[in-house]
Amino acid sequence: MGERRMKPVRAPRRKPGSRVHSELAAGIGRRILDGTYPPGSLLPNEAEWGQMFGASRTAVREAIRTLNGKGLLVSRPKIGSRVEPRERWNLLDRDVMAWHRAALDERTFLLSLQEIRRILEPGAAVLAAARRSPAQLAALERAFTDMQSAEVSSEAMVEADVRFHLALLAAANNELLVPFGIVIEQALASMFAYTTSHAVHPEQLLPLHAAVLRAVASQSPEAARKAVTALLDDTDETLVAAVEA
Amino acid sequence: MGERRMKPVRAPRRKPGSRVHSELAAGIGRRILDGTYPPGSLLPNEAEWGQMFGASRTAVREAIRTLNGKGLLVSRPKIGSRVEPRERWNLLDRDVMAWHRAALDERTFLLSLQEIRRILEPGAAVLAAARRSPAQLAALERAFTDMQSAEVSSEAMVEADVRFHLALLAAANNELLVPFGIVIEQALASMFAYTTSHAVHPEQLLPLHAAVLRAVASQSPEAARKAVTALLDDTDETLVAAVEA
DNA sequence: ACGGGGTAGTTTGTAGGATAAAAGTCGGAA
DNA sequence: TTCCGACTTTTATCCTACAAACTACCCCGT
Repeated sequence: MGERRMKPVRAPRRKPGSRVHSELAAGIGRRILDGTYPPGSLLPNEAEWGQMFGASRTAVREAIRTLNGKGLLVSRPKIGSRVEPRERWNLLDRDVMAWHRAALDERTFLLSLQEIRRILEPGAAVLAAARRSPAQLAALERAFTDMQSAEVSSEAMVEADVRFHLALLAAANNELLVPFGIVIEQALASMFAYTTSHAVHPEQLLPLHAAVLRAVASQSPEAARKAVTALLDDTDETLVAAVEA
Repeated sequence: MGERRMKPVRAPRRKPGSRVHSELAAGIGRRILDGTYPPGSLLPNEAEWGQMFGASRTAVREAIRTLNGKGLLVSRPKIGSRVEPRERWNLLDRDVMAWHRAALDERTFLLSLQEIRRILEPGAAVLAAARRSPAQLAALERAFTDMQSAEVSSEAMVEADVRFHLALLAAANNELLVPFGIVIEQALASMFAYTTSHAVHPEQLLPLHAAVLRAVASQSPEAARKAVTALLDDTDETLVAAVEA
C-alpha cells in the first residue's frame, strides 16, 4: 500500500438542509412565495422539475410532499400540483417564513412582527406574573443572569435575550402561547444580531429586563405589564432607527 | 364479453387525506403527539413502518418527509428518525394541532385558545379601527349581515361568525396577524358548533358584534377595544358553561 | 492492557422503472 | 343533441438497486 490515504479535513457537519429533496423544496417554495407561481396556478409536472434540477422524480415527489404539508399546494392525479390560496399557506412555518422574508420587504416584515409583540407580550406578562411556577421563575432568572454576564452586543447576549422572552411566555402557562412566541422570537433573533449593535440606549437593556423579572418574581401582574411595555418601547426606538438607516 | 361490467356507485369524491402517505403521516404523527414516541426517542425504521401499515417504503418516506417539514422529527442515515424536542414542533400547523387535540384534554386546550384570543383580538381591534380600508370595512359588514340573516345556532351562523373575526384581524393590516388568527379561529370553529347551541345569552350575539362593527366603522380604537372585550366576555361565559357541562 | 484507526454493517438518501388510479377530453352511438 | 365510454395525462404507489452517512466494533500496534 504505497499510497497513503489522505484523510480529508472532513467538514464539521453537513447541514441537514443540503439534501437534494430539501434543495428542491426550497427552490420550489421560494418560487411560490415570490409570486413566480401565484395562487391558483399550475406547477410544472414532476418530471419537468426533475429535469430542471437534475434530480430524480423520487426526490421531486418528496419535496412536493413537504410543500404539501405546509399548505402551499395540493396535488391531484391528472391535474398536477396547484398553488393554494394564500390563506391556506402555513406562514408561521419556519421554512415558509424564511422563503417569505427572502422575497419580501424587510422593513414591513419586521415592523409587523414588532407590532405583534406589542400585543402579545404585555398580555403574556400579566399571566406570567399571576401564575409562574418557581421553576419558571428560575428559568427567567437564569436567562437574565446570562444576559448580565454576556458581552454587550455579543451573540451570547442575543441568545440570552431571546431566551428571556421565551421564558416569560412559558411562565404564562398557556400551552399555545409558547409556539406563538417561538415563531416571533426566532424571526426577531436574526435581526437582533444587527440591531443590538445599533441600540439607542444600550445601557437601558439590563435595567429594563430587570424590572420585568422583579415584577414577575413579586407576582405583580400590572407592574409586569408596564415593565414589558417599557421594554418594547425601547426596542421600538432601536428598530425604527435601524430601519431608517 | 358476455360479462356486463358493473359500474360501481362511485363515491362522490375521495378525500385528499385518504392517500396512503397521508394515513401514514397521521398515524405516525398521532403516535408522536400522544407520547408513544417521546422527544429524543428513536422511531422504527422505514421498513418496519411499511410492514406495520402494509405500505411500501416509498409511501413511508413521503409520510416521514411531511413530518420532517412540520418539525416533529429529523432523519439521519445510519441513525434513523429521532423525535425532535417539543419546542421544535410546529404546533401551529393544522395537522399537528389536530393530532394534538386528539391526544389531549379538550378543556385545557379550548381555554388556552380563548385566553390567546383575549390577548390578541382587543389589540387587533385597536389597529383595525385605526387603519381599516373601506374594502376591509365592507368585508366586516358583509360578515355581520350574513350573521343577521343566518338562523340562530346554524352552521351558517358559525361560519359567518368566524369570518367576522378573521375580517377584523385582516382589517388591522398586519401581515402576520392573519395567519395567527387563522390558527385560532379554525380551531375554535369546530367547537363553536357545539357552544352556539349552548349560548348563555344568544340574543346578545348580534348586538355585541354590531358594537364592534360600529366602532371600527367610526374609527374609534378605544371603543373597538371595549366592544371586542365585551364580546369575548360573553364567549367566555358560554365556554365556561360548555366546559363544565 | 490500552488506544487509535480502519472497516463492516445498518439505515436513510437517491435513482429509475413499472403499474394503478384519477380525472379531464373527445369521439361515437343512441 | 346528449350521454356514455375509451383515451390520455399526471399523480400515487410499489419495487429494486445502489450511494452516502455514520456508528460500533474489531483488529492492530504500542
